[in-house]
Amino acid sequence: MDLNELVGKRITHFRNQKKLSQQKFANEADIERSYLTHVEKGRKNISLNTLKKITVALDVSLRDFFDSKEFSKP
Amino acid sequence: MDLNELVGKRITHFRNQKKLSQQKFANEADIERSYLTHVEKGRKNISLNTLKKITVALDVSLRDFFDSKEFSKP
DNA sequence: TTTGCAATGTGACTTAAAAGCAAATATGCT
DNA sequence: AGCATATTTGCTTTTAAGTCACATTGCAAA
Repeated sequence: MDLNELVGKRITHFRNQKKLSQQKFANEADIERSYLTHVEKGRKNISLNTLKKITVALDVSLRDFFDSKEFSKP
Repeated sequence: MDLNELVGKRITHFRNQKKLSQQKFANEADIERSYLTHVEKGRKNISLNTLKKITVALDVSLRDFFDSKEFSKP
């Protein structure tokens, strides 16, 4: 699985935990809803600043965001 | 401190641990040497794929890369 | 079941910025 | 001094970021 997809799935996971729609969450993260869809689907190779905006809106640190086995060494 | 700077310092830290020059490391990571300087100095907002290339060359996972207090919640 | 609506997904496109490149300058070290 | 390493600048190419119109899915009430 591609890194962009893994990151997308991770974002979706945290967003669902917060029970937020893409629309509401996109507003909070100050990004376009359709852009968020692309990101969650792994179609975009996002920058660190964009990921940061997203993790802030998710209320999760970068450390916690990547603290999962799919981001650790094989 | 800006996120790009934190990431840059973190890269420098791991590169120094491996005792590699920017030149040698840039070759291994398949990125430009001068671009690496910008990144380490925090002047670039790198994409996830670029960060991934760097962490692979550093032989460290994304999980471990961000597993440090400067990337956790205040 | 189908109707209505909200949520999500897609493709095409522009524009802002990352990535790449080269050449000159600076720093550090023995 | 001389050499290696690092930094900076300016420019080009590539790609992320952002936007939009439309398509699809999912689900609940009629």
